Amino acid sequence: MLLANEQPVTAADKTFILLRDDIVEGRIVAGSKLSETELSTKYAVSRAIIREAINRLEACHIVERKANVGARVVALSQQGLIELYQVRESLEGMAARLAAVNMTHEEIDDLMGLLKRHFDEIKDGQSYYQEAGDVDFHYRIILGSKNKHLISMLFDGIYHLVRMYRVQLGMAGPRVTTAYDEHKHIVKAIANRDAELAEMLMRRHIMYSKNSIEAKLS
Amino acid sequence: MLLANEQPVTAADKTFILLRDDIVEGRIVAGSKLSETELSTKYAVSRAIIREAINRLEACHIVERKANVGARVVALSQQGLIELYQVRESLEGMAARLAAVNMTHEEIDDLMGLLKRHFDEIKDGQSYYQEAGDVDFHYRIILGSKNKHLISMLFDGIYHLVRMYRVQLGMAGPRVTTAYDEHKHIVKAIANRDAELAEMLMRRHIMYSKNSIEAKLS
DNA sequence: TATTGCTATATTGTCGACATAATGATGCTT
DNA sequence: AAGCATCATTATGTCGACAATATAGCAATA
Repeated sequence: MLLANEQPVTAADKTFILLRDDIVEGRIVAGSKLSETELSTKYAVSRAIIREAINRLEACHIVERKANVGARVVALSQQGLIELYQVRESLEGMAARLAAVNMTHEEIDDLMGLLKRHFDEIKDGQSYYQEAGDVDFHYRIILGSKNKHLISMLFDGIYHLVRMYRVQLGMAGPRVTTAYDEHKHIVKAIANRDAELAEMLMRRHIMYSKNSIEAKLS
Repeated sequence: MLLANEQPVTAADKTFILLRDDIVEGRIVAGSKLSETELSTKYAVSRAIIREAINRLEACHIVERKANVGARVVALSQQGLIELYQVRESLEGMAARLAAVNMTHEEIDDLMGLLKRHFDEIKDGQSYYQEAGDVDFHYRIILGSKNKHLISMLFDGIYHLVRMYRVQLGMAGPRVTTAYDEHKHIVKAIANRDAELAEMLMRRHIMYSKNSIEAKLS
């Protein structure tokens, strides 16, 4: 699935996305230094383009930069993952709360349809659910919040980092069936326009997910 | 009071801060277009510097940019304010929750001292409390969360926007004494290490603040 | 008169070169 | 031999110029 509706138009846009994906997918290792000149030859653009891309990556917290020294890809740590999920719990909880108020009936119906497709896939034993389906589910609810800041923070910022942890610490894996039930209850709360419950269930859902990942790391 | 410990070293840093403050304080009007050449003469730097500053402002959601067209200062709207406070409620609620767990005893003592000074100032009828004191109070709790993402999102992003709304829609004003009581209870919850209550109280506190501002706008 | 296509202009996007600060090596001093 | 100062090198920061794109104005046509 394609992230947000970001259609790169300028060279800086394209380079930003290329570089970001190379980092998130681990082709550029976490913690490594980003040399502007090196990258400019690698991606065949001028240093100015690379600088703009790096600046944007810094805003996403994917790289850290020190003045007159350079930029490094962030290092992954258990502490970092925990902090990330704390923010996710907070923001996505609020997203679910707002979605319960702001989603249209059609959007809710679509969400239910998505859930049903997931159910069928699970029955058939397909378990690529986690990566694509789970993300898709969360996306719709976040969009359903209709809150620009929330949407941007999660899509442009948090989610790429989450993905980076997922890919590089290698966590496809289970929690599929239980996650499905949690999703179902969240949708039900949203359909009932129960904002309070929707937020609570979403927060629990993300907490469980965090705990599951943490368990694997230990 | 000075925002975070940002000490600009490069020219782009300085220009970024200058430009940001000019926008936040309303010296550059909301919704207006930002011409790169114009700004580069105004701030006496090259266009590259201005471009970098604008890029950073875009990351803060203070300006919006369209490719090959240019950047505009965001427009202020009641809807925008509401969305901003929804995010604030979410993030600062989580910050209070984490602060209840992660703040040291010394930090909590300091926070109590700050609260006491505020109390004395209120008694003396000084009411610059709102601007400086309130911000300071919230800052300490956010820092107390010890969560890098949370801190960065609020300090580098949300707070400048909140300030922009405060300044430009002209809301110094009351809610001082009631806010003081709310602050007191939040600190008490943190001191008792009651994370759940701290979060709830902080969320209510921000909701009340939002309601108060909304009432003024109508 | 409204609309469409072209052109001129102004603004943004991109580039290569120069300025400046950090880093590591080299040699000197104690 | 260890530590410090100096210098060369390398990378980042900054700049002005050129290229590409959007916008406004004008003219021509239906």
